[in-house]
Amino acid sequence: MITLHLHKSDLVGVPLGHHAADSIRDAILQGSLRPDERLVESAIASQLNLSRGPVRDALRQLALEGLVVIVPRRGTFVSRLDRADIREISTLRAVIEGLAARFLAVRRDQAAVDQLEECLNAMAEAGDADPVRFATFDLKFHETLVRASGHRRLYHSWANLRTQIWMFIRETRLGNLRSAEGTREFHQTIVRAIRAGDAAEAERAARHHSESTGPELEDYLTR
Amino acid sequence: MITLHLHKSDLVGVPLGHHAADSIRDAILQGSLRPDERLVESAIASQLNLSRGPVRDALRQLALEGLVVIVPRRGTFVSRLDRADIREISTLRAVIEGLAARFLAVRRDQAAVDQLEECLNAMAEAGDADPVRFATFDLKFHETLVRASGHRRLYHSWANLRTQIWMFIRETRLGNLRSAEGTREFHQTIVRAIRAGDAAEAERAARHHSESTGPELEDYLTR
DNA sequence: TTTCTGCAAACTGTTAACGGTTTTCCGTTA
DNA sequence: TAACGGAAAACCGTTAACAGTTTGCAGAAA
Repeated sequence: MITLHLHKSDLVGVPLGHHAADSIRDAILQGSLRPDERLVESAIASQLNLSRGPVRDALRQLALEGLVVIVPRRGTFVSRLDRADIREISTLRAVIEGLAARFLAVRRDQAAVDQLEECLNAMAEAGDADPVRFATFDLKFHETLVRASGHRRLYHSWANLRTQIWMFIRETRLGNLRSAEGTREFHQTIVRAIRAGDAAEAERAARHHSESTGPELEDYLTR
Repeated sequence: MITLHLHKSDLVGVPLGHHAADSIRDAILQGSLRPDERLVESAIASQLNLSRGPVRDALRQLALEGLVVIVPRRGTFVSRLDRADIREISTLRAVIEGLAARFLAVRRDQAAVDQLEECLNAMAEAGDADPVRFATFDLKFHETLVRASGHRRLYHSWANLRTQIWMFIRETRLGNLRSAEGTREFHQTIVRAIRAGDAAEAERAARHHSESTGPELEDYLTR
């Protein structure tokens, strides 16, 4: 039994289901909801002081993000990732980010490139000393990349993987599976290609980078 | 004002929302619901003889598929595709099917290859004489490709694009934007690479094929 | 005529209750 | 002791009603 927290910015025009999804997502990320654990709609509804309707919406959204699995007429359960899942997420993510890098290289959007470099700087500052900050800007780099591609459907697809990507990045850093400096160099290669307008190289570099995180994690996360 | 039809196989264990989604999807495909038209939950609910709950589920699903757009507190509207949308769909579809072809080439799943060739045969039979049958097996070819890749998330992503892909394939055929024989040859190139286990070539061929449909359609559909 | 203002109708977001299926638990039997 | 069966509780899918916001329209003002 755990306590879910309703986020601060309530009573705005945002559907209640969004807050519910945020709360449950945080609980899964934080680890207070464990894999295979059952999520009962009515229990969550009463913990969050709302009715089952918005909670159902939230669970649908989290299922879309891959954090939970809904079994019709049975219930909703927190996902458990096996090696195949990690492989799927990293390969899917890789082609999405690869295509995004290609689009961005073609667009020559200077403001976006600046943002990417801000992320690189923040990552350099954080280094190995502040892994969480490093990971935060690592994720922000990738989000900026896909968002600035101007490809809305691509961004939506990526956004649905975001939380699982975050888990990957976080664990890679906390588990010291790869040096911070090496990670940053990968990102720099991508930015260089984008700045040069080299679409093929941008795609290759982004895809290779994202895909390479998979094998590193397979042993670590499924341990 | 149009009439929506509840599909035959009712009163089974399938959520009502699925039937509602099927009915609305058909109406959009058939053209009785036009782009920008507003979809009112209560109106659909009474036409389908059910309550707003399942209808809301259905609209969420159709929004995921890109057939409608939900504006919070405003309502749900049938999507209107512009050139950017067509470009987005064909490029996204292309990297998905490309990765699927790569996975399938590696798996060497003979049963799947057989299914692909059955589709090719059916397409050859239909030729230019039966465009709808040709398009049906064209779609089935691509669905089989992605499904047999064994990459579940890839298939889910593809499935969410399915209806729009179907629209593309159907219009390409009905508008005679490309010869049936040429289309079949494209598919054969993909199958050859998969049978040879040439992952790189399978990916290249599948991606190129899917992406090439975009520019052909841009003029036609947004006319 | 055109623009503004306020009211009424309509619609979405949310809630609470119902019905039927699934799960759990306990007593019985082998 | 272990396996089975059935009743009771729990829970999901669905429905109907409520509340607040948005939209559309009618009449007033310019």
